[in-house]
Amino acid sequence: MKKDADMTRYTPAEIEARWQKVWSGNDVFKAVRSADKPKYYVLEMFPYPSGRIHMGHVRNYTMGDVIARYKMATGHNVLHPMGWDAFGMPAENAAMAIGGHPKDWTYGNIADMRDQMKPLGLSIDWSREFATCDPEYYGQQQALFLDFLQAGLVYRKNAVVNWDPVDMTVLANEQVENGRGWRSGALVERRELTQWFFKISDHSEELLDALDTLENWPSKVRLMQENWIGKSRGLQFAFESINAPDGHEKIEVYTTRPDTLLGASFVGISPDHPLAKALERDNPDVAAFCTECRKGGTTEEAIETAEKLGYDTGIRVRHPFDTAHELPVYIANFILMDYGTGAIFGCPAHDQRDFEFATKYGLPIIATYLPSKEADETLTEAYVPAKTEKVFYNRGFAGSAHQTGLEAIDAAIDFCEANGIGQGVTKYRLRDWGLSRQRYWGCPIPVVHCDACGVVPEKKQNLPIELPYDVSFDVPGNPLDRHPTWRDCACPSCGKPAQRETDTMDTFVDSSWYFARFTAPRAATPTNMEDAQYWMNVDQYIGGIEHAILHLLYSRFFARAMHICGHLPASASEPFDALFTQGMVTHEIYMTRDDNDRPVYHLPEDITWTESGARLGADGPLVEVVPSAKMSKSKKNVVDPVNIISAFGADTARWFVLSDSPPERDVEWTASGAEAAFKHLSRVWNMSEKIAGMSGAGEGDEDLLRAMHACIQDVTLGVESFGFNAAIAKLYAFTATLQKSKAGAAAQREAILTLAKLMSPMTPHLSEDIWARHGQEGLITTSPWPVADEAMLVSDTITMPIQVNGKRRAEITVPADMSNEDVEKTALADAAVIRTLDGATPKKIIVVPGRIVNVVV
RNA sequence: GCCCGCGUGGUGGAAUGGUAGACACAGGAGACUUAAAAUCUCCAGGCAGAAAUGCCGUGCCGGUUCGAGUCCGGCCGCGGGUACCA
Repeated sequence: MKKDADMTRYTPAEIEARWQKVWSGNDVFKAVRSADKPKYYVLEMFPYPSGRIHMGHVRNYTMGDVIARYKMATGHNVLHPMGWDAFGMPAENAAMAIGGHPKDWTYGNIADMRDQMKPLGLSIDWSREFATCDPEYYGQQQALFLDFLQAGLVYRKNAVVNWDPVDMTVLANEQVENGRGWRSGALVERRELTQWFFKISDHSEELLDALDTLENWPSKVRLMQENWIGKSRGLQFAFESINAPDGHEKIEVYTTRPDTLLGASFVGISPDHPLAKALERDNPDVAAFCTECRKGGTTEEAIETAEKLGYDTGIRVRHPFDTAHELPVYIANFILMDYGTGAIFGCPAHDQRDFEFATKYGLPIIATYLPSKEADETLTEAYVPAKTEKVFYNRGFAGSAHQTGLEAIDAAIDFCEANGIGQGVTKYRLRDWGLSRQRYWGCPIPVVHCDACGVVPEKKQNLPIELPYDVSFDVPGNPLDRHPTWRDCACPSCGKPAQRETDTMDTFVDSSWYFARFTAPRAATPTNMEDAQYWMNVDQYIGGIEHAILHLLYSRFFARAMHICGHLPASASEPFDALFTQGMVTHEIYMTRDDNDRPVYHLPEDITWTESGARLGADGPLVEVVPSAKMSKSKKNVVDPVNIISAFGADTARWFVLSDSPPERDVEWTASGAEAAFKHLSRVWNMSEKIAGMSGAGEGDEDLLRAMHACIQDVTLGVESFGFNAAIAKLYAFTATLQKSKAGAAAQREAILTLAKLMSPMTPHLSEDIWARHGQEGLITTSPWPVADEAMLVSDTITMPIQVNGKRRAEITVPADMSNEDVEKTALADAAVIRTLDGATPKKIIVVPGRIVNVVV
């Protein structure tokens, strides 16, 4: 005979497939404009189609799904779309490494990832799906580019790139390892190319000021953006040179510390400064030095951490305060041409970098301020106090002798302006956004180069300018450059033979407006104003903290630029009302080395832990274990969630990924615990079956319902504050309470249905099934969220800990409305308190109503 | 280098300035079972103690406070970003 338990087991595979079919059959998640309900737009940062989803994706999309489903239950018209950030380098790398075509590779990956994602049961409106490599999308992006060009938001200028002199190609920063090209191994050089730029710097002030309005963004992200934009007030002035070549009689410098002018001991110019370039032409020594400076990659990190190199040009300049005081002019490798004027004065006493430079080249170190009047002027390192700290100016020239750096800077600017030595100016660290990429797999920049007309925008009716399919990756470089026919075209202006721009756009462009496109993904223009008006802004944006600066800043700029060109309403200038930055899912990295000592990475599933360490396979070679880092395909430290889903179901994966760690924190992936989550969901399902068969009255109905209302309250607050792990802990606790309860059938039934509803954002399939098996009407997905009854949340008595001198010594239970005086008396009458006091008289008694009592002796 | 975070038991973590360790994993003991699995019950920060209880304890050092994991200052370690990885 078959046992009942066998017939009514929790079978997620069957349950999940069934309910997903019901949802999609009823178009439950299709977003349609409606005036009946408030709209709510939930968006998770869309994925790069690497081919496999990993636990970071599951975490990201599950969080968004919880919000989307919760908002649906609280009466909102929800838009929850999904797409693919599909252009980028890995597709070309794959084509080079394993053959094939970036397009086929990418669309194949998208199909695979969609297949892996759909079983998660996400509440996504798949009818809005698109990939940024769809010509329909990037054609609209080209239209935006043309509008931006017309509006003066785009221009061309020279900029430096990483140049591999062996492969003769431009390298991405990621392709430079220890200053060498990743394929050729050649020392990388910095080389100038003419490139397209967005004028984001024109919007520096606005992008900075508007940060204050982003109340629902994490303050750390706002702070990072503020520092990135880097507004500073300083002094710009010129040193007069004594013996510089013609045309370089004055050297303009910018400083944020004009108060240290009397501590100047040298002038430094960038190797890319016009003066350096002029000297380079005539002097082979200078040329050799500048060539040396241009070695290495373009990253700020590489430049800042490189050994400080200087070259004394022999040129001398006069100090603006004292024409007899001459300073040497050095070319220095750590000075950026992009910031300020590309020239500085060095004050070694108050800048560690200048200090090291001065020590190396035997330049004077002159303190201009000290901690106090008595302090020693001889410094062993740069003295760099906070600008808000009061110091003693031993070489001050403006303001009082005792003042803060900020006061001194203002006084120095005033003094200099009054004496005709330069002007106070505001500058920003933020540079214009270079969007040109010398690569195939990106959105073509829709312009044509004509010998007669110069740079000519493509006509909008010719869009999209589609990428040619017939390209090869057998030689390094951009295949568009050597394509036989694609490059040749007719000038849109004069019709004569001309050439297409072969640079494509930075993939950050693709991701800077996709959120707007989701509001009308099939529109024949970049957006549709009515849809944009209705759905924008994104009410809740969710994604990784690694995008805190670039992606979010570029998107904020794009929303403004799109408004200027009439593609978004002014109200969407800040496109993301609320931002949540989740932590990353990390994992150890397993590495061996090839014959050339280059790293080779291995998947966690290929590693076996033995007594002697981690090995590749059961008895393969030992592998190096590199500490945890963000899961990334290139490092192969990715864990495949598909195994967990097929073993335990999507609800288990969703429940587990939310339950174990706070969403904003990084989490080191471990597979243990997924099974426990499955057991818990089975327990809930079994309990539901048991309750479905119950009848009659019982004991403790009120206690059960009080616990239920407390749970409603806690889970609601938890979901609204992204405290998913804490909300789940409350659900565990309430499940235990319900399991032990002896309450009657009606109360238990109310409790299990409420539990199912509270769990439904996390475990939608299980909840749907419980709902149906209890004969409820309709879908739990579209049913309303429960509301906690205030009257059921208050209790008659409270338990208060009693501290003596801040240490917990006792606990008393008192009526909730007891006066402070009576609480004090009760506390002092407690046996443990009397024992601890040991006859001492309390000096002070602090009663925090409802919380704690502290007796101070 | 610079900017921004984070650091709590064996593990993941909880804690509006108010009982540190909720909830869970791994572990231990027990019940049920011929046995195992499954399920259920209980224990569990460290040290001392039979226990009651006491002392110590949130990376380290110092400060503010009646009271600090939480706020402030200084270190150490780890992570993210650093403008061409996405």
